[in-house]
Amino acid sequence: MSAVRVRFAPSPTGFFHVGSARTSLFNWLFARHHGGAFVLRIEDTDVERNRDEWRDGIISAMAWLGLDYDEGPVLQSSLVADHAAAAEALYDAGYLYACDCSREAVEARSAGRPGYDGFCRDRGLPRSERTALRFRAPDDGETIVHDLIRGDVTFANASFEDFVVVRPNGAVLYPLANLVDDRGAAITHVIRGEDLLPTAPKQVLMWEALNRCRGVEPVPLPRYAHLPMLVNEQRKKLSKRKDPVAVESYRDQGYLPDAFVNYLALLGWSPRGEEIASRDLLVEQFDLADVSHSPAFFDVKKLTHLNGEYLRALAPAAFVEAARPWVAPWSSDWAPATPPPWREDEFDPELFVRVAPLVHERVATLGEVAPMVAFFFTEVEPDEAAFAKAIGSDPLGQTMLAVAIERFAELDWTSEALHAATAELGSALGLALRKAQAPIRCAVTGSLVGPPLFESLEILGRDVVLRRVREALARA
RNA sequence: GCCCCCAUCGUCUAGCGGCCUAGGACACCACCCUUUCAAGGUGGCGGCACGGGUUCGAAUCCCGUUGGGGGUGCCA
Repeated sequence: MSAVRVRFAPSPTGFFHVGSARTSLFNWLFARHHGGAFVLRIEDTDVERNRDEWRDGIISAMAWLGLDYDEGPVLQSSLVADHAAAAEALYDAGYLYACDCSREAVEARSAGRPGYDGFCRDRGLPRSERTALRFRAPDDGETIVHDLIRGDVTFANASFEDFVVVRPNGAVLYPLANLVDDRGAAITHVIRGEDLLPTAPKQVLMWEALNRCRGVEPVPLPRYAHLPMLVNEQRKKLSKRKDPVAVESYRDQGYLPDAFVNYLALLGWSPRGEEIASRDLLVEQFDLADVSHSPAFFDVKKLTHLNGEYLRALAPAAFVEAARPWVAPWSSDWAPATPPPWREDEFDPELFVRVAPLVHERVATLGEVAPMVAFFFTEVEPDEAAFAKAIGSDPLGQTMLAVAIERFAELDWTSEALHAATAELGSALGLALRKAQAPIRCAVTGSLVGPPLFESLEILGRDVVLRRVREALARA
């Protein structure tokens, strides 16, 4: 048995899509599991829709996800001569014929029904810059696609129209170009989305036709595996325009690549035992035969939960390092779109190391870190509703602040002492600790929710705390 | 219209003829823990689309129905 060779062949026509990432991951897992080769080929032949930045986005997103390839990136645009040669061979062997029908003419003849009627099939039109080349699809028999996930899928050849393979300008279209490149790269397994299943039999037909052409080296057909679609809550194929599918945006929000990969692996497949599985485990257990047949909903909530698990599993120092782009983008080689709510000169890395453990288990994404610790580094605008509730409209809250100012002024400045003092002050006012701490929290952090209060006060220091409490009281 | 694929809790899935009174995870709800919020713990809600077969026995096999999706470009 020859060595496994798979490829991921995206077209750079938009942001790198989570569906593409999943396809890429499954190819990668399959290659790594079998010790085969993973090839990245960028199908950049649609000049009107391709952009270099999209191409770079694919490459950087794959690097971020840790999906390394053994060959490439190969640009399909560099292989057009091979496509043309293959088309030529097919034409010479009579598999292709020239057609000058306009789309309007085809539609007019078909009376509203989609499809080409084979009008030019036997007209013997000479090739010109006005003729496309169509594939002469067999009228009878059937073509079977042997799919590793779905089994044999049978198509009646009569159901295929004579589809266009080469445009009048000589450009070879996807079904042929893609297959020629797979032949050239000696691809053994084509693992791709289910949306390509209907074109698979056409490719099988052309692949076999090519094998029968004079002067063409026969190549065995690859095995196919069509992965179930990734869908949105409406159960429709994920849309680049309507759904949050850009892998880059997940990186930006602070999802960890390992968590993202782990989640993607759970869509249409599952490891034995625990859902949370290392890459090595995924590679070890991955098998196309176990891939699900039905579409999967991309559930951000579950992704987020998984990311929280991965984040919490990080050692404190690793968490600090992972958060760096979000808290100190200026000292990071990559930065998210949203900068932290403080200036570079306000940020103190040492202080962040002390503060990080307080928020570590409270965030599910790294993007949540900076807003949660902002009050340590800069003056934050108090949340209006919170201020009104805990201080503005609450005389007891104001009293609490007033007595806290006196008490905190001369206190052993430790979280324990702060804790005890607040509890004591509160009970003197008939307030449970949960109520007593609220105005202080609001005055100092600007919010009613956040990291543990007394630890935060200790780290912040007496001067800052007293100043903020006085300011809040003055504002009330 | 035609071709193709699919069908287990709301979601992702385990299940590949008896181990299923259908298991887990996310979400949701309740309680516990608790200085807020999380995290954590305990418990709960909730599913084999339907109808026929096959079989001693069906979530598992077959057929049909219904429902959903994909394709039907001189895009990829």
